[in-house]
Amino acid sequence: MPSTNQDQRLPAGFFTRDVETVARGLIGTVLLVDGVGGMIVETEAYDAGDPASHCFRGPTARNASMFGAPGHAYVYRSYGIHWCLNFVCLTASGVLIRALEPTVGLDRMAERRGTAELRRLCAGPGRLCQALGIDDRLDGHALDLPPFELRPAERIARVSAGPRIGVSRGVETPWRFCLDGSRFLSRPAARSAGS
DNA sequence: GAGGCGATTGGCT
DNA sequence: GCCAATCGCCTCG
Repeated sequence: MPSTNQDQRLPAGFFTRDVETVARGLIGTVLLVDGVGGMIVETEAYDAGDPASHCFRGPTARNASMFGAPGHAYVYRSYGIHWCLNFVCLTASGVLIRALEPTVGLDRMAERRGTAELRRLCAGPGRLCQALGIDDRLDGHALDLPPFELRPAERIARVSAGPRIGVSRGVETPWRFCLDGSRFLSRPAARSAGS
């Protein structure tokens, strides 16, 4: 029988590599929360010593999860309104999940988002958290335990790199990664950078 | 303690 | 394209 990624998991140690490698490697991975979600098509890397990172100025109550073990979630409130999901990697580095291609539980996501417009269900860090029902209850939660479920990419993804969105410092660092040609990005990809 | 600014989004000019 | 919403954290006094 041909195998699918239906019951596979990310390899142990996936999150204990440099954060840029993890951010790029997450493109094509399937993320589900309580069985609802889709394929990751856009990520950004942030590391310690990175002026754009919440960790740049050291630990606070908000970013405590980022200083914990790799392979856990860091969920923070953005602009006092939205939630944003990160995957914690080594030494206070992490990957912001910016967009999914919705594949599983479309009805549930549409209900939470208040729209059925597929293209915008999960196109943006705040939107995907709303669609998947993610809030601070999942801050610090292990990514290999329910309600999280992560499945490896089925194919090698073509990925482009470009500057991160919405940052005022570290603006040159090309640590935003997008699935080439995806219609589900939060914004168009930077012009043909990376591979 | 006060004022300003976000790893954003949706609605309106 | 511009702007408000809304709150935790930073800077400055």
